[in-house]
Amino acid sequence: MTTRDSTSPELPRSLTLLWAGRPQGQRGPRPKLSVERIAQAAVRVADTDGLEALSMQRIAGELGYSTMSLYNHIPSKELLLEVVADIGAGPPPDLGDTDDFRHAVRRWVGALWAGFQIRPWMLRVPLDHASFGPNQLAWLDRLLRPLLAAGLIGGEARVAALHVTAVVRGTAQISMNMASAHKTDDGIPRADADLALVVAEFIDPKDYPALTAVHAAEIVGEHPGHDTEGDDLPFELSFGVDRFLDGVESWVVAQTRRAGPT
Amino acid sequence: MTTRDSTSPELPRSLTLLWAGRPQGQRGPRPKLSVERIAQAAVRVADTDGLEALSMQRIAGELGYSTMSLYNHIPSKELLLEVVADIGAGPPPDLGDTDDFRHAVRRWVGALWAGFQIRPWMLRVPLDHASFGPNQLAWLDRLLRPLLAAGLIGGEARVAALHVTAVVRGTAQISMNMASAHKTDDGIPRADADLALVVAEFIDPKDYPALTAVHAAEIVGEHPGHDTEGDDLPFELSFGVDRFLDGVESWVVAQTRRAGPT
DNA sequence: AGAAACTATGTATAGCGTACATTGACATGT
DNA sequence: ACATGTCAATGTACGCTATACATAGTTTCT
Repeated sequence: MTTRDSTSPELPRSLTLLWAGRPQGQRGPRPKLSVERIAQAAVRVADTDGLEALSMQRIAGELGYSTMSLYNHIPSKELLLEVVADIGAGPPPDLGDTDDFRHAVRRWVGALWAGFQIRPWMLRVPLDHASFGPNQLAWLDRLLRPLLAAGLIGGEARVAALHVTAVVRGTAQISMNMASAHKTDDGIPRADADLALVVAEFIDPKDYPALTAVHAAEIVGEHPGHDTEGDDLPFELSFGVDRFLDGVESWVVAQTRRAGPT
Repeated sequence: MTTRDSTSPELPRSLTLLWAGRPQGQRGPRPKLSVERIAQAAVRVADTDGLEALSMQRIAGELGYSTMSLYNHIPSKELLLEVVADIGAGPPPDLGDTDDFRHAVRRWVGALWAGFQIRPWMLRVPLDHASFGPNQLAWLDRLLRPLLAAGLIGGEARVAALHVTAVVRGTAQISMNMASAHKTDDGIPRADADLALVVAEFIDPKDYPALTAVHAAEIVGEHPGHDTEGDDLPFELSFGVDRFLDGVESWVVAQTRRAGPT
């Protein structure tokens, strides 16, 4: 069964690519190429030259094969990208078994954040059809553990995990593209230079009162070093995550109190 | 000054497109096309056929012009997309002047969420170089207002707003692509069908204990109707946002107590 | 009137994903 | 050992993309 003609029995869509190993053992010559090798090459390309440089021809060239050979192992680039996203995610961090769920979640957040720092292109891989590869699910599992340990029940843990994941993804997407801090180190240490420029140049305080207020306050100084916990999260992430964890903590307390102590 | 040759004085990059009106008043014939008209046509195309159908030729065709005419008004598709993102965002909702900052934030979240529901392609517009158009900043301003009113000081309000925005974006990106709920209404009302299928089919409970636990708990039933507040946010969003707002509230209390009451 | 300036167009190029037909090497059943 | 036929790999071709460049046409200033 080649990948080419497998329109599949409708259900597993792409997932076979991620989970099921190749059916194997048929008659023809053994394939020297594999989905994994292709995806790894793709990751290598994206790492060095970005996602926009990730073309089928480039991958094939990297591996020393012709472009169309790739299509013997994957049905389309779109599906390949799902595999690439999983390979690119890599294995989740080991958070240990501490009973400090806050610390565990913060470490998880820090690891994911660092991952996006190293592989910014992961933020641009279009995630369609819910690509859930082994690695992605492993990350999710590792996050669920401390959340369950904290006292959240099934559904709450799920949406809390979704929330945390969304925060990191969203924050990375938004705040990485600001900055352009790599060239402007003149003034304003953490506030992104572009937005500050826009505000200073074009904004009418009448139209954007809160925005101007915030930026005015921030130019004055006021960069308090409240790194609320000992980790390495940037303030952008840290503040929100900590407030959320505060909220989770008091929620759990309120719920267990309502249900009566065990 | 045509847009074609304006490599620009380095600083305003694209922002001129969004903020500065056309220099206007020169010698040639008045342009009948405009950035706005182009962007509006682009939005129309994306609304009907999605972002992948948004090509320059399609836009030009929609407007009855030749493809290359567009390049008299915008320097590249990439820059156009920044304008499109701002036009597509539309004006922010009016949250009124209630002193209930939680309600205001939740309404803002609901509006943005609804926006992403209507225009899913907005989630895929690559946001590079910090595109801050008038609408985007207006949204930000509207969100900052209740946050400031709640008692957050400058920098905190900024990162809190970033957090909330990131949550909505991230949650929408992740949770919209799951589901495929449009076809499977057999069993499992809210848990996405695909992930459940994967878990049931491929997952070894030894490798993903927390995940299996959560999903097992969710199949049993246990869909409590705790819509914590009276809005129309889905549970996925609602829970996380509410915990965050809880955390913000107690943070503000703790801070003002430390500083002494006014 | 003349000229400068600017919009709109037409043509052409390099690159993309991939459908399709073909080739040739290999593992298998006899 | 051999023939069978399956399948990996290739080459060619098509329609699509963004956009560089040269041209034509129109309007307003000097």
